[in-house]
Amino acid sequence: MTKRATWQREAVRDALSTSEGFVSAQSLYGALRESGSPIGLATVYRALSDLAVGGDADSLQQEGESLYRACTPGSHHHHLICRNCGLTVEIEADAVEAWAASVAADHGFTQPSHVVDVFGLCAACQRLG
Amino acid sequence: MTKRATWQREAVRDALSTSEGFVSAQSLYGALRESGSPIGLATVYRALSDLAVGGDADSLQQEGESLYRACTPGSHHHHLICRNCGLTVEIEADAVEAWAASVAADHGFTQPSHVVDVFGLCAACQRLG
DNA sequence: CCTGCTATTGATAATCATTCTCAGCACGTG
DNA sequence: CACGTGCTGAGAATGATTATCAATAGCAGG
Repeated sequence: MTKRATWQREAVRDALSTSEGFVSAQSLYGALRESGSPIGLATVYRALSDLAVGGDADSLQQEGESLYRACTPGSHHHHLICRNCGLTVEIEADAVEAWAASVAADHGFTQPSHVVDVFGLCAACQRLG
Repeated sequence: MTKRATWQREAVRDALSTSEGFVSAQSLYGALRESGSPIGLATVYRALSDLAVGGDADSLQQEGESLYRACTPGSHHHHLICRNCGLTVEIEADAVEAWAASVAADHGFTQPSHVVDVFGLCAACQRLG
């Protein structure tokens, strides 16, 4: 029942943390394969899922696929994402947290959680545009 | 090139507006079929997509599928959604709009857009829990 | 260091939502 | 009422994700 340490899990963790922004499971698999790793697709999905559950990665859904990104564990934060190159900045949003909680309470909702992501064009991509 | 009015499109629009919260294309198709309509699945997808583009419906992605809901046209707003029964409340959030815009600007991002949704358990579902 | 138990892996099949294809049909104008 | 063109729908195609299951490899105990 205990978790075992395998090079596959480490490979996925490393690949994630060296990525600039959010990455899809498919492209992460492709990158690992290109770098010579014989890892399997199913294993990449499992590892990413474990990381997300364990709080070591954030995920979001875009255009029907799940994107993942390594994140600072244990802290609640949101993201500012370049819609062109995927560059991601972690942002704090205490005001939004409070707002979400109070809106939920006002309408009789409990156990509030929220999805807050901001998209835009980063400085670099503006110059290219 | 002009849009034509068909009973299929009206059926989808009606089914959407009589739904309590967000509904998936699949379940909307199922509901229409059960109510005796011989509408096709592809048509439901097309109609929902058109409604979303035209601003007559909002959409969000959850667990790998797209959910749709009729909404007040022309106004920008967000949603408070019961994660159990799907009941949805439209909420205004001028403060959040402003916050999102300033956060983007602070990091050199332009053309900001954002995704803001709050999930919780509605009063009715709490009593059932 | 060797052994056994069992979690993990990975090739592939299966699933599921969504989109595409294309021939036949129906809306709306003249 | 006739015609042109957009619309429809059954089923195939696509693409991401998950399940299957036999073979493999951590890790603890001897």
